[in-house]
Amino acid sequence: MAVVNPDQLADQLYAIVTRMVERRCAEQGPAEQGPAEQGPVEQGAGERQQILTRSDIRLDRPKNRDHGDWASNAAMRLAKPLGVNPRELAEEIALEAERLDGVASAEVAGPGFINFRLDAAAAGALAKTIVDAGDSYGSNVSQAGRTINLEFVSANPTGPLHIGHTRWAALGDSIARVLKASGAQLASEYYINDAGSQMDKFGASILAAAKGEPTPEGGYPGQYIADLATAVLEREPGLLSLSDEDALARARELGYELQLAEIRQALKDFNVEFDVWFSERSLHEPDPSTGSSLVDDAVGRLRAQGHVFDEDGAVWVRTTDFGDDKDRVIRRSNGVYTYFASDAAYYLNKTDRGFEHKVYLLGADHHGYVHRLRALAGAAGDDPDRDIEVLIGQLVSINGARLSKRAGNIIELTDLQKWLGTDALRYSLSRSPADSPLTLDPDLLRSHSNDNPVYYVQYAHARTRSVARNAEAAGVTRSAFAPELLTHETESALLGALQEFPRVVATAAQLREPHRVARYVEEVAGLYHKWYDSCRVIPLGEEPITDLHRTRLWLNDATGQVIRNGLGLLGVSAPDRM
RNA sequence: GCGCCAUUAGCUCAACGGAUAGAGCAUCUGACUACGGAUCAGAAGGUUGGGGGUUCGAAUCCCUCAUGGCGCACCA
Repeated sequence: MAVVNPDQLADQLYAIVTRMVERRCAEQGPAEQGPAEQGPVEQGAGERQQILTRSDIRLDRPKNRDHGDWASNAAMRLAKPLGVNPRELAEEIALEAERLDGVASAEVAGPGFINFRLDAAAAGALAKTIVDAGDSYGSNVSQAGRTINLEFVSANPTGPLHIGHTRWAALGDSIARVLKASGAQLASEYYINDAGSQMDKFGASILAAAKGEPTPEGGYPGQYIADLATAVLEREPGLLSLSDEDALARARELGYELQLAEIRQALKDFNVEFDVWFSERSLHEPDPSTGSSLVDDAVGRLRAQGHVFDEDGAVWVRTTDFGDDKDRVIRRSNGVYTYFASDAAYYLNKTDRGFEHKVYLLGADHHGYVHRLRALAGAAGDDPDRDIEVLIGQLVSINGARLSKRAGNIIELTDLQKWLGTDALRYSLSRSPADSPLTLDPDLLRSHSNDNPVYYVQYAHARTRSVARNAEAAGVTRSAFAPELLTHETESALLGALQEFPRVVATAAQLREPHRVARYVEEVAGLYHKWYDSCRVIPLGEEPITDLHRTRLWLNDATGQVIRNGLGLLGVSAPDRM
């Protein structure tokens, strides 16, 4: 069977290396016995095989095409434990690897890299594989068996989503997509902070606006409050004739309803879908049969684990046991639970619903909360290093100025969408890792220009569709497939990149870095444009249609499929025409 | 004061410890009577914030300093 992908090649390479290690150990066995007694290089028969495991054999696609289709650093990794020259070892491995079916060449370069080239037929077979796999190409099983709860955005329903939330929305949604594509059993959740004093301030702000009074102390400023007040009055014309208490409650509840609906719509328009919308209030509602709420239960469970103590009339969690700076109050001396209590209950609830792994995506302005969340996992008896993961996203700035909801200079998600369009906005926000600060250029945002690489990628996709349309009209079909004809350097480069896609998705899922997908589709788009420039799918003039044209159509369609699948993971559309 | 994150080309950003640090934009030079020129070919642009260390190999890991962002509640 021919070697056609890196995993198969790595398998073969591992077999070769294993044989080689055994042979060397057998040859040098007697000599090794002596020094082995003295030093840490001591290696028993069992340990010998541990010098290198299958997972150590990784094939990388070299940045420089001159270095072949795939490169292995196995010889360099192996040289030291074996005590041999890396280049010699590489030569030895290369000699055997070159005989593998599908491998055109294996050359040693630099300090001991082994550079492989696949023969055209083996490499080209991929085009058909991709077309046959269709939308599922790129899916993998690297996260199979994992149950993951991914919580993100979770903005208070007391105002519109701003640019910061927009970044978490784009990132979180794409992380969810790559994890699902990698086989994880995942639920994405939005935690609605609909309990607590912020909601009261929100209601008071709306009520004040409805009365034409100024924003109360500590309340929410902004035009949107006035707009909400107008909408609330429409729904409840008699609001102002209610008692103060009733009016406040009514303003709060109607405002909440309207604001949450707006948030949900904005996210939906942004192609961000949540599997679960979880209300904080539900954690406080007492169970009719027992009379205790999930929060009550949670505090009890933490206490049972031995990490809860009482002091100054309040109830505390000893989070310092888990790396926090100070212990945290979970129930105040006045008997009211803190926000931390809700979080504890929510965390335990996620576990109870079957999620082993809890992932939080928080803004940098909440990073002080990380220790507390991890402590929560520890106090609940979970492993803070395994069961909980907090991803911190750095804030987005525009024009050097940070945007704060409190300061009132809100840039809303919906405004951004109008300026840039969903595709360009999602793409710009998904192109960088979460922990790197991002600055958006307002002129660029407003210009609708082609500067955004998303257009480059989308254009490449549209071009694959255009070529397919023209091919059909010209009578070029996929009726034949002769991959050995795909010998042009741009074809082997393009095929090499297309081969990478499943690994890119798996890596993006594993590292929670969907920007890798964005960078990847840009690369594919670039390689496609180069290929298009030098290889024709449709014959010129009177030239006859050959199997080369037909086979190139497969490659064209495979490329379109990969770009489409990649953009799909980013929540960006892949238009047929632009 | 303590902690988290960052610092890479003029700008916005890449680079799971690997080879000559890469893209886009901006600048300069070229390519269409051919499948969409929203493209392609090429040039120029760097002491990866400074200084130590680890190793076959460091933008990447460790220490330290500088600068910037963020955070350190019986708020949410």
